[in-house]
Amino acid sequence: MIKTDDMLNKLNTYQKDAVLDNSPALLLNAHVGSGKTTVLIAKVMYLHLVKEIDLKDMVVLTFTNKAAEEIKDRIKVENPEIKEKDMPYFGTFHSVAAKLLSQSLPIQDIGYTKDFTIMDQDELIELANRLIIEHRFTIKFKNKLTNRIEAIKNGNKLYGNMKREDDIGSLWECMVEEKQKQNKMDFDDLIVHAMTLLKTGTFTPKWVIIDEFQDCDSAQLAFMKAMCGTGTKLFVVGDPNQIIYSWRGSEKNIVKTFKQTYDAKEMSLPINYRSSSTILDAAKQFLADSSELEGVREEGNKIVVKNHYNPFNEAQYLCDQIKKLTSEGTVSYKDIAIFYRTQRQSKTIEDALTKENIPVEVSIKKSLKDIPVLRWFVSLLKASINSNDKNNIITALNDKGFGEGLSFAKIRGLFNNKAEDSSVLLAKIFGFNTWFKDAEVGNSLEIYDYFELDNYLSPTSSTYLENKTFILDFFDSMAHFIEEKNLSLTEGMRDYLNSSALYGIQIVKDSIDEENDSVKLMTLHACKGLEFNRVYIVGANDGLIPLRTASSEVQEEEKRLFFVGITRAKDDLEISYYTNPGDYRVLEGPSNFVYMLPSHLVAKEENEAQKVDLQSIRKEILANQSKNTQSLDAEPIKEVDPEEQAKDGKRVKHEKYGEGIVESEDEDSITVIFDAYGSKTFSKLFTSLEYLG
DNA sequence: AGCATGACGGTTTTT
DNA sequence: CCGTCATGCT
Repeated sequence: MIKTDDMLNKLNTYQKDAVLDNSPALLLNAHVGSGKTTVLIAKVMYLHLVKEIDLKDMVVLTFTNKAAEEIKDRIKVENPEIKEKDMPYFGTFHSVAAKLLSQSLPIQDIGYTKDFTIMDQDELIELANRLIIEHRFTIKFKNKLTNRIEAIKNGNKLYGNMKREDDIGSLWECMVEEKQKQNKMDFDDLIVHAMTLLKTGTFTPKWVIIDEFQDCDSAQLAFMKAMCGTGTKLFVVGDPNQIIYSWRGSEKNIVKTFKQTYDAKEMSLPINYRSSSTILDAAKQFLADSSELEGVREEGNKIVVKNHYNPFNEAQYLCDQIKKLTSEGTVSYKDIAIFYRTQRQSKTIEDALTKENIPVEVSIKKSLKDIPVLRWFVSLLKASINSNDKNNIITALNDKGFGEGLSFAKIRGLFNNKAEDSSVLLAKIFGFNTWFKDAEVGNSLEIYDYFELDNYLSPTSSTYLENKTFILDFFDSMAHFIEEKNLSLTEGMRDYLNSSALYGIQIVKDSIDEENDSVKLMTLHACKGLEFNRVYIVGANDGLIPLRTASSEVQEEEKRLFFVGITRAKDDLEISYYTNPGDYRVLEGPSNFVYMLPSHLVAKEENEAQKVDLQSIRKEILANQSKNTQSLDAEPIKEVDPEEQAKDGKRVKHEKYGEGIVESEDEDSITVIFDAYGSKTFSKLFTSLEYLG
């Protein structure tokens, strides 16, 4: 018990109260940086050690594999006697649903067998396209098929400006039927089917614990409800201020619904240990209700707000800044993170940092379809272990780059057993299970030989070695997986193929390693859950932060997204915007969000060198070198009519631009025509103008 | 068939 | 703001 006491003593009173609480349903509002994961783990350990609840009677649900792994790893560190197999129901919603379906639920009742396989988004679309051809369905907006299938799941047959229905309804019916026939489930099916079967009450854990509860959708809530028996207790943790995925379908009023349905007790973790009070106070401006959030840290440095001419200039500035900071020895690369709103903004920054030899990691999601050979090979394996999987059989045979590259007509002939059509590869697919059982395969490399893969990877092609390496790495990764889970090769391979749909194949490195000493680049969405000493948020222009969106509800979400970004910073935060974004969707100058930062927390740094567009100068020099063309004229100085000067505006003086008159002025900005320079617009927040009598 | 018009999505991403 | 698509008119 000493261990538990030690653990509890490290907690503050709010955290301890949440751990010790024994209500049937508890909703914990875990504010940003308040030690949410620590409390969740302490709760599990407390229930396990003090309340003597078996870990197998706990279901711990997360949204991402990363979060699930972190929880399990930290529990294993807390108590090294606990092994992976002791926590069978700790995982993502989807992986726990999949496990229940394949192990404990009466899956035959819904026309599946327990060795079903999981299909990812790409496979689902592939199936749809195939059925459209086969049944000659008419589908409008076919280039937006993914969106349309997403819509039909919610019963929406119309899309865009359609007035009349097409065959999308029949297509969907066909797909549902086909999925069952092929013994395959998509990600949504896992939750829905598990929920349906859980209602029979075959599985009722003592505790259900949910992380990031604010991101739950109604299907996930129903899944949770379905596994609740009479004695089941609920502990859900979330932060309503960090709802940034509602566009993905998370239920808006999920917290309210939960409170009402279960008459839940509500508690809070209000204390933020992460950020300086300056950063936290600034972040609070973006919350609808910040009354509970409390900081404990010192004031710290002011937030720097800077302007740059365009993204290219900004990238150069970031390079200089990072080099300066790291050369002093007090800051290392891994302390620094750069956040942006859209993926397409990453390229400019990544290129600039790479050119200056600054180590950098960019968080970009890669999937199987980025590596054609694996896409083909996984189809081949899936078809081989599940001979009902007609779809993957077709994919494996039809692929243009690998395999036999058969036409649809020929494949149709094969299925109809036409004598003149034959395929060695199809024979291998159908023969796989028998061979696999009889051959007592000890090494996954034997699979390579069985398929005589060398024949299908075109050994003469320039990418042959690369492709072969991908497949060998795949086998390596699979062998590692099977060994870790202590499974037989037959069982292990099916599990691996299913989990690769769930986890993304391990050898496709899709996440960044926080421990590596490199500067981290990511979107504001991807930064959730992380923290850095020094954070740069770039592109705080209207059209990016916030993104230009119609409804005010979405605007609120943009604020929360900015809040999430700001609160990642522990000590230093710098926010920048472009004066010449060079993108029609992005307005010049700081966005509203920049004006929302209280001026006493901000150190404005107006960058005067911003008049120079580095990128065009560089282009110009290059052009001159090669073609010796004439350089562009400088921007012409706007002439000022002396008549107007007398009538209009006040006369002002700027420390750099000299004297001029105010041309126009609104809430946010002021435009001055300077005698020597011409017209220039300033943001009021950052400009000091001296008014002359 | 061919053209004009109007409407809408775009962006974020996990399993 | 611009490209794409459905739709309706000639």
